[in-house]
Amino acid sequence: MTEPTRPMRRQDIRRENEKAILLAAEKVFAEAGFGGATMQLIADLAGLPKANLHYYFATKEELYRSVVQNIFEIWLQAANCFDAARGPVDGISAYIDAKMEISRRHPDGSKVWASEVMHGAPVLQDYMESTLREWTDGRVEIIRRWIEEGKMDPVDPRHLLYMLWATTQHYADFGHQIETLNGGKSLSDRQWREAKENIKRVILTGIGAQPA
Amino acid sequence: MTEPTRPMRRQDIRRENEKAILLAAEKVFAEAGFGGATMQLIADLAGLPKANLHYYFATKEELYRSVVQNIFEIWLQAANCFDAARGPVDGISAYIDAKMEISRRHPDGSKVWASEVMHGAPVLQDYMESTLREWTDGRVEIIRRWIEEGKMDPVDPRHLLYMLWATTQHYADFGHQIETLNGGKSLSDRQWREAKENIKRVILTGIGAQPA
DNA sequence: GTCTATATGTAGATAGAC
DNA sequence: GTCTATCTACATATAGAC
Repeated sequence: MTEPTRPMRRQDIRRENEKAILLAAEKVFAEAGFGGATMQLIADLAGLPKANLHYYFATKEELYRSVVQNIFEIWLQAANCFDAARGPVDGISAYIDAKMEISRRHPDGSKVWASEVMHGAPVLQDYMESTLREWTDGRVEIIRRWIEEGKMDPVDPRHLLYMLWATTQHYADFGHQIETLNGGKSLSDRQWREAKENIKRVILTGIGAQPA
Repeated sequence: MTEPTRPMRRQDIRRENEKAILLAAEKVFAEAGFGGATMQLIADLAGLPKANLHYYFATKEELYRSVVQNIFEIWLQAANCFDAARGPVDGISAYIDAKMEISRRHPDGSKVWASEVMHGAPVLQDYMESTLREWTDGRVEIIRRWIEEGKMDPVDPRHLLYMLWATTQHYADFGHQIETLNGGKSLSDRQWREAKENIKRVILTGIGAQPA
């Protein structure tokens, strides 16, 4: 005998279904790319008839756009730790931690984002030219100030940011390669920690920002 | 009046056409992904009727496989500079130079390779488990020796390799993002040089392998 | 070895009963 | 809001004349 639960309101149904669809879509887009993904696959994974996808997201492209925007938001949020910091050691450490956490917890989203950029950002070009550019310019300014204050060596801020993005994203985007070289096993807690510490150590030492 | 040229032999025709097809395919696969690429697009870019593609490469998958293998070969060749080196400064510098040159000269190939790995290496899994693993193990051994000989700090060799791959590949795979942040212009000679020098400096300093 | 025409499958998207 | 049946377009791949 199941206790009768309060019937879901339309809003609830919509929210739950959209969430399930977005989650499934992220996985399928990550594994197959935009062109290789099919609405049928996504529907099956979400446990819904294919026609329902079109009820919630009119077109495949609209669904894809939602997935990409979601991960982009997460990506930007990782910036907060960067801003509050008083120096490169705090700021860059926290940023690497945050980005590595994203690589670990949202590997599919990271791959979709990487794929979007690799193919010329067909749907997020406007974001890149506005939000991302502003974010980047702000961080460049912060790094420049740190250099002026003698808190780190005079390293080109942009190339340093690219380095941070590259090294952290790599663990998501090339996760399969890393797993294969790890004997086919995914990285353990310990190995993730080592990866993070390694990146921090090499980069912080490399820019002359030694931990106190 | 055109001078009558010696008629091409069958072999020549085959070689030329295959080359044109592979070049076009690399570009289309890079831009659209495997699923998004169409034989029609590749044929148009190669300047051949679509049916001819199937004459040279029976299936889309076979054509794709050839493209991926090509770039993988180039990728592996960059390893040579690494081996001959007497220490981390020489070896890692040369490797970064070689990989950055690949990112610059073969951005499409790099993207195809990245895409292949991101999607779980459906066609190159066997290579990754044999050739790539052996290559990696060999390089890990070299780095370990350098550490023992006191030529660099005790950094985890695997994570160091990932860092080298990530930072150099990034300039190809995320080239569009970098261009957008560069005001929509592709990097100049000078900027490429700066990028290379920056990576070398941060990493070599970071692992305690200072140039003499 | 080349190329037009076409066979065959499957994708995205929709109609319309429930 | 759900789901079956179906439309339409286009992709891969091939047949067969040249």
